[in-house]
Amino acid sequence: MLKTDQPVIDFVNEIKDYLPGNSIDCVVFGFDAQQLKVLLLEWKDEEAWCLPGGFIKISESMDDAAHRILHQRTSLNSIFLNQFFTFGSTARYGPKFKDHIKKTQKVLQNKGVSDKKTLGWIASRFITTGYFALVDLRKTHPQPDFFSETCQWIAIDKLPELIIDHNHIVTKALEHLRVQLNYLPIGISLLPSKFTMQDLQRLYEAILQKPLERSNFQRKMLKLGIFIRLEKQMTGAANKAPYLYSFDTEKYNQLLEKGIGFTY
Amino acid sequence: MLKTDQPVIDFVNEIKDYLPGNSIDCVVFGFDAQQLKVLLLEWKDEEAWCLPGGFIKISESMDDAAHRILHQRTSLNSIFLNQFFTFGSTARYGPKFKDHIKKTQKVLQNKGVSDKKTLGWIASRFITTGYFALVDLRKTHPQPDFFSETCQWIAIDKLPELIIDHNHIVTKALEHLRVQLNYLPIGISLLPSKFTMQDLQRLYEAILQKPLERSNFQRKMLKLGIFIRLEKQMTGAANKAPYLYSFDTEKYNQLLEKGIGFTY
DNA sequence: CCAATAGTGTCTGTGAGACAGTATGCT
DNA sequence: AGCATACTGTCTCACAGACACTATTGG
Repeated sequence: MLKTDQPVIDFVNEIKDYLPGNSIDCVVFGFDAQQLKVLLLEWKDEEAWCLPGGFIKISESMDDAAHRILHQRTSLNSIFLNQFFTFGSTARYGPKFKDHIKKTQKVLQNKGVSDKKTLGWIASRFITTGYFALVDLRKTHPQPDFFSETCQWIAIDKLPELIIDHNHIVTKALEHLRVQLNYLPIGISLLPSKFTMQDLQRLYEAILQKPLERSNFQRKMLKLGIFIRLEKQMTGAANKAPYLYSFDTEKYNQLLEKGIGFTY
Repeated sequence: MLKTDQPVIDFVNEIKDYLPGNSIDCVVFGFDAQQLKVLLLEWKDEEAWCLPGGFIKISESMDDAAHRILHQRTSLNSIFLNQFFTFGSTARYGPKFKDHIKKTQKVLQNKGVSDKKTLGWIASRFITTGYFALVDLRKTHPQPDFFSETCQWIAIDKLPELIIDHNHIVTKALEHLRVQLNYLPIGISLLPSKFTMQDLQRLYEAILQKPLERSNFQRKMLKLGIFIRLEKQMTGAANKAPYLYSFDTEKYNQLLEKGIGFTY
């Protein structure tokens, strides 16, 4: 076993500290000027993509576990993170799951893990709870785990095929994001501190998957009274320069408590 | 062990067939003319109330488990039943939990169960997933399980103290019911097949916990076009008799797909 | 007749959506 | 000037909320 495999050694040693049969998968949303993106891990050697996830320590709450897991992948500490659904169907354990288990065991064995207990633990039935997070992707430093080669942001409309039911988990998270739109701090969480109304509109359009009318969007948003107008953003283009805005955090939070409550 | 304790024998024998550490608790809502009610179990001998719940078989999905558990308590087969949240905090395992475990073990021991494995299984950390159901309580036949004396409908504003975090689970379910009000078949599920507009209004008022304006409520509801007006209901009182209505199921379902989408 | 509740009509304010008109930055 | 984009104003329609008015039932 190589020195670089210390994380694997830790994982094997720690298995006894985790709840069996329960896992957490995180759908981390970010927004990059035009597109809604999700944080994914790409496996080493094997062709496989998955959501960042992990297990729950016996001494730890599920929420704490989710924060810990996400901190490991993004190095962010104060993350907007909410549970949205628990996936407990038996359909999770079809051929795709068996395939995934083989890959997992192969990776572990390549790293020198031959412990039957560990390999069996991994292969048992898991119920996984989905968490979704909203982050400013400019502030993240994606870190792969020891199963994966890379950890990267992938546009929501160009997702590869993911392991087991992870595509389904992303779909569910996105539905949740849409339904809860009026109660979530999407703007503050997903945008940089200064942004234009066009940026904000593109964010909403990316989430809702439909075009919005520019002038009405601007009027309705500004009417909420949660923005601070800053200097103009000179782009060098031959047109009027848009204003930059930032959020008035206090008013934003006040508003979120009762729900923004308007249509788009 | 008495013959009447067969369910206990089954339970002990079946423990190996259940997923360890995971349970399901159901918040079953019913509406009885004036009040929103929840189905609760009252324990034998011990002073304790709890939600109907159970465990997940290894070969069974969580949704199937929830339906099975609820069928056992209500004898209803086609139930509107949705998962709403998974409770995985460590705060669940405070003094109240320890107290509950003692009571559970006492009941089991009184029934002749001395098997250490069973008693330990019960006492381990559980993550529980909450399901909520909407039923017409006139059609149910509440059945206590072998821990409980009675299974009965309790008004939502007169809940007793429940075991562990079950009060919290009810609160969360109620929040969920309110938020999702426009997307749920509350009327069809909770009311008898024939009802007056006043019945429907009282149901909404019970859920939203606020009075609604009579004439506007009626106008908005009828405008949805999902009701069939039937004969008048002669009450014998000295006032105009209200019409009875039933739901036009097809139109109701069409409408629910896009959400009712109005304010109350 | 009256009392009580059911059902309908009307008015006002708000806001969404459509779109016209004005302002600005650069070539 | 001309073009492109940003911002503002105006119009219409729909609907929520308040409340007045009519209808019905039985004392």
